[in-house]
Amino acid sequence: MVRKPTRKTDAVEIIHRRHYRGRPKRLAGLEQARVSASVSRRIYELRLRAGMSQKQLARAVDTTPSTICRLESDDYEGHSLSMLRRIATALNARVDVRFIPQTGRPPTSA
Amino acid sequence: MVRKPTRKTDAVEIIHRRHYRGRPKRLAGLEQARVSASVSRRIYELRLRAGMSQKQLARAVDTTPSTICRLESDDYEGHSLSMLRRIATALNARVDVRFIPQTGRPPTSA
DNA sequence: TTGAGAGTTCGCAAATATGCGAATACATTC
DNA sequence: GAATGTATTCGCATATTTGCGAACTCTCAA
Repeated sequence: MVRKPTRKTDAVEIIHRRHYRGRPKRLAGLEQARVSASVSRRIYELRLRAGMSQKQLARAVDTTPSTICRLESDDYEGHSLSMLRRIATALNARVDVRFIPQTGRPPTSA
Repeated sequence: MVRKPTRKTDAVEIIHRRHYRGRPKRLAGLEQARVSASVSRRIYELRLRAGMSQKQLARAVDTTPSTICRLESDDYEGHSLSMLRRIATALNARVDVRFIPQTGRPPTSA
């Protein structure tokens, strides 16, 4: 995921300070990356929101840090729904998958 | 997917008539199954909405009808995002995956 | 400098999804 | 009944993801 910034809501801020305080390199890519959220990025954001390290999430999901890292890699496209569900469960969330028509009705608000 | 009903929008109606006209068994489970949409069901609905048979979709996705059938099976949980993307593309849509917090903010409207 | 924590990348074994044909069932039409 | 179109299930080969450790970078703190 090449370090990600936040600057979103206050909650995110707080958690971020917990892991990024005084770590310039990590605050680098900040502003960008809010657009076109890939699944990888969403996993990353969900994890940070929970204030967990890859290692912690790995334990919660019953896998290893390297696997979590792979799943958060921006160029990784091989996600399975079962893994997404495992992650969601560990982070007290649920996975929602939907097909959005390319043309026609406007995209879902939020 | 054990046959599914529709009775939703007019567009769906039209397409359904195309495949279900005079086929009682298929109109059986109708009313139900609108709730708790599984990924399998969403694939099924998307396909019907496009007015395609499993065979047709299989061709469009470059696979076989049996595979499509498996993906639409209600008890199938092994979906991959790559396959969902292939299906979405074939049906002129895109896949959106999101993690929804179990507690906290209300669910996304539509 | 040394040590610890977080993240990344590599390689390979193991688990799982896909690819695909064949056989089966059901409904419609002839 | 026979033929056609659609959907389902089974089995197996192939492809892909996950599981996992090792080695490496970078940052912060003694």
